[in-house]
Amino acid sequence: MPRAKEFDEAEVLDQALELFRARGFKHTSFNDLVEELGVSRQSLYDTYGDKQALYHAALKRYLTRGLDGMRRKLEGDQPVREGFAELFDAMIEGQCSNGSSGCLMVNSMVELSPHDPDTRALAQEHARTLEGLFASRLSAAQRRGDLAKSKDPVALARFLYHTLLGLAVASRALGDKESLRQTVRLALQALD
Amino acid sequence: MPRAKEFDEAEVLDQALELFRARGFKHTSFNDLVEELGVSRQSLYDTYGDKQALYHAALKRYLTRGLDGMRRKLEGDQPVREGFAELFDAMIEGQCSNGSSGCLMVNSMVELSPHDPDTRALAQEHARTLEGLFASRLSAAQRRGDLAKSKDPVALARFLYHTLLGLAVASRALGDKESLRQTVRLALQALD
DNA sequence: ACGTTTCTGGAACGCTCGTTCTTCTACATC
DNA sequence: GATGTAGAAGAACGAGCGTTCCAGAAACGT
Repeated sequence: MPRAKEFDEAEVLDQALELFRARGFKHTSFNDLVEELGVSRQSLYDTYGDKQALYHAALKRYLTRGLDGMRRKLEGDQPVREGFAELFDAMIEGQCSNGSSGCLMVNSMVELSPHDPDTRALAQEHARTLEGLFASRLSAAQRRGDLAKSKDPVALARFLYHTLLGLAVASRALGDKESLRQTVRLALQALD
Repeated sequence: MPRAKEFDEAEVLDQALELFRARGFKHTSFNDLVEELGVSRQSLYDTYGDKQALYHAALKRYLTRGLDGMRRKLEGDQPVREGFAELFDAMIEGQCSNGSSGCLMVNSMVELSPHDPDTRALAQEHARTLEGLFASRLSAAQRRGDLAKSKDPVALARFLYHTLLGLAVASRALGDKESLRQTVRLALQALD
């Protein structure tokens, strides 16, 4: 039987994720990964495949974790407005605090989407999923009288999703939390 | 006296700009530039300096040109809402049509801002300038009764700027013009 | 026509990249 | 304890990077 791994596969993946998130794909060399993860080159290749596979594994992990978090914020029977407020706040907190790394999906959309079909497909699927999630919660709110019937849930969902993208960029490059919170407040007025 | 340049300095800069915009800084090699601009390596170095200097020159050119365009859209005495609608429409058109390259400033914010102080400074200055421009037009609109006095022009300006960032990302990675236009419509309701 | 200057094309440099190979060590099972 | 698997450390590889150097051609002012 094989010798046991001396590192936690998921934990190291998370560390790689943070590196990629902070520096991007191209700006993170394999040497960086080896040095900062404390795992040997060979082990990284054996465990995750090449650099691109490692990146995509990290991205997928990031997406499912983020999606779970968002679902949780929206699932209670609180007013939709509060749910989205919490969601946006958590997102601002998570993206500004970590050394202003922004959102790995948004970073990937900008850096890789145009010339990496896999990333592009992942981005489009994620967009659809997120817009779908938002729209379904908005529709539910409409049914229970928490949102005016005159609103278009799909359009609103898209709008909120696009706002999310903008905040991710601003948090990475400008990093002024207070401005972002102000924008969230204004964006959520679209629900009133 | 020296031999005259055989290429138009500004025109080649524009071509470089488009390459950088489509592929990003790291993903555009100097060989790419030499081959696709049709200018010899040496001439590029002599004229613009190294790769980074060329990138920054292109970015600055892009920024001033974009800023001029925006000022023009907002300067008439039409209702602010229409001014911003035109501005956003032009932006969607310009960023989706060009092979979905997005906005060079936004791309730079994501790819370079975190580890290039010059780009970061440029991004922050650009954000301030744009927010300032938006806010001043909104204030003017308030004075002539075109915008409710209850609105906060600065907060609104930030909101619109953040929306712009989001649209740039979406146009680069998703590229569905109709969704973007829908979002613009919703965002502009913040002025009502 | 000359000489100077810049152009062009391509070879060359040193470096870093992602990836593979090699050698050796550590452990769990038989 | 022998065996087999997978671990770690690092040398090695070819390719590509940004950049510089060089030789020859081309255009201008004198």
